[in-house]
Amino acid sequence: MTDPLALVNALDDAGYRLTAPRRSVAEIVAGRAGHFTAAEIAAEARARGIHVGRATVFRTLDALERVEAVERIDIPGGGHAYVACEPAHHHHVVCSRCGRSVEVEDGRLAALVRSIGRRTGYRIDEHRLELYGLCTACQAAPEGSR
Amino acid sequence: MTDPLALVNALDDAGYRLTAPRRSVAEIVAGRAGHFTAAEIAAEARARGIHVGRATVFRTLDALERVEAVERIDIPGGGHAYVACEPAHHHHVVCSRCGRSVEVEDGRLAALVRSIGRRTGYRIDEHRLELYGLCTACQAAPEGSR
DNA sequence: TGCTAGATGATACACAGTCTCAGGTGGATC
DNA sequence: GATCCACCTGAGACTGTGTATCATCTAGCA
Ligand SMILES: [Zn+2]
Ligand SMILES: [Zn+2]
Ligand SMILES: [Zn+2]
Ligand SMILES: [Zn+2]
Repeated sequence: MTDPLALVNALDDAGYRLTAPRRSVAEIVAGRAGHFTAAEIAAEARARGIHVGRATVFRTLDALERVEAVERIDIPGGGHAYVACEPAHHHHVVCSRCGRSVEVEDGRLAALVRSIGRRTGYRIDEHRLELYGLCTACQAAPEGSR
Repeated sequence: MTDPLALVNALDDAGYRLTAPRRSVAEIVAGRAGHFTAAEIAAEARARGIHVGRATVFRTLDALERVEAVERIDIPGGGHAYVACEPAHHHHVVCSRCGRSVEVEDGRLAALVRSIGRRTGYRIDEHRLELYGLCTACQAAPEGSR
């Protein structure tokens, strides 16, 4: 749950035009607690009776990512999802049942990455760490329930 | 560059049948230095005049992954690739120019992951760390060259 | 109130990956 | 070696994600 305005402003500040479709996508994105896929956003828009082209959803999520208001992560199994989140570099712990995600700071990982670079001789430009498991709520919930 | 026999044996040990298509895929996979995609394997088979259905390439890579002879990684930008590698849990440093990859041990990361689990309350079941950069050879090579 | 670069949606497209199903084959058994 | 069947295969259809194209529209500025 984020402030829709924060997303819209981020786009504005970066020089993107504030159009109706972008506002709609921003609002839907802001209303999401965990991660979400492009398809989910498109579906919710449709369900709410808002008409936004599929391509525009992708383009807007792209823009939001470039503005660092949203981050794209890889789902185990092969898909992709987005999470609304803070601009500083960090990583996510994603609940594999309900999708709720928490951000974790990079801190000690940065040091680890540097040391790997030193050891392997690679100049490491990019790294991605993603953690999957069960959030506290889902651990407490009975096995089969959804 | 791996021993094709190691891959074939891994399948055999796990109870998979040793068929001609599987041997072919194993051989092509074994001949690869860095990472590779399913499409690349299919293309190389075709180029060599070996007939292997596209579906079978996917199925065999799947089997090889299940047997832990190969690992599937996420490429920045959205695709997927595989790397032939050791069965123990570890991660990869992948050269974003030439694709050559090096394995790095999990070691200190495991501890970091545990501490993240403790801090967030999540029961972390799975984690993926992928590192991208330039290998020593590609750092040395002139800027635009391939 | 124009004007125009930038944005939109429809549609077509490219591509990865999965599924189905009729036919083929490894390898165990005799 | 011949038999047999569970497992495997290739062809091709299908699904889903993401991108490209292009005629049309519009935000934001003068
Ligand atoms: Zn984030
Ligand atoms: Zn959960
Ligand atoms: Zn590996
Ligand atoms: Zn390289």
